[in-house]
Amino acid sequence: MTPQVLDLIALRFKVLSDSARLRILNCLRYGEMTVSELVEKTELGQANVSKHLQILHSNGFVERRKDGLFVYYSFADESVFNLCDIMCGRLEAELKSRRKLFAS
Amino acid sequence: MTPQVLDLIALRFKVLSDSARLRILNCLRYGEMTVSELVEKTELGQANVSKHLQILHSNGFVERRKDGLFVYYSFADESVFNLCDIMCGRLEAELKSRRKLFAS
DNA sequence: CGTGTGTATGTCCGTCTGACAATATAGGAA
DNA sequence: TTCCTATATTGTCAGACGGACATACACACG
Repeated sequence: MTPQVLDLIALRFKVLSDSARLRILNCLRYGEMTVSELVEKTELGQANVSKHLQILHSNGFVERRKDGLFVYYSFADESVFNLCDIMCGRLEAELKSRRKLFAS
Repeated sequence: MTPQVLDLIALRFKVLSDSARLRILNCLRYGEMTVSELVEKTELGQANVSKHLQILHSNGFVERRKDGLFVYYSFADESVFNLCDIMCGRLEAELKSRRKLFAS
């Protein structure tokens, strides 16, 4: 693990470290969506959704497909789910240990 | 996946989105270390190492063990390795696709 | 007690990031 | 062409983050 590789990994984690981007990814979980649909679902501004989508796209998390006026975004990789699942596991484990503290 | 849970996950990813913290975690990969040792290995300032360690500790990534003057830090959970491994897999896949682009 | 060492904390500053608004671009319809 | 819609881009501003430095705290030793 060279420092350069760690820098690249840190950049990838940074992409996932934003609540708005996770909400967008969560919306795409079950299929592709247009920007307008994402704006509606996430209740974010249109400009912000576009910006976050560009960040997600340039880092290989989502794919673009243009059809007329609309642009459809979809998942590029399933590994994001694994990452979130592990994080969820960590959260659950922490909640458990907190409950243990309260119980004792 | 409620927005609240996504916020918590984003916070966890944010902890891992810093190069210095990843370097610290990488140093702890094969056993516990004191703050001084981490300062030496990572070539970061002592105050910054302490600050990063506090962030890692308060988010459940590392554990503390005090022995006299020294404080030993170690991994709290192996799941961090899984997270980094998945990210590394993503990086490798991306490099492969780039090479394909150059080859075609 | 005082001194020295290891660790933690507080403060300042430069930098970066996200939200928002305005504007620009692209493409379909009249 | 002109108008309208969907998406992208830009500028600005406020807030957050990391690094450097100084300082405070904890503990061992004489």
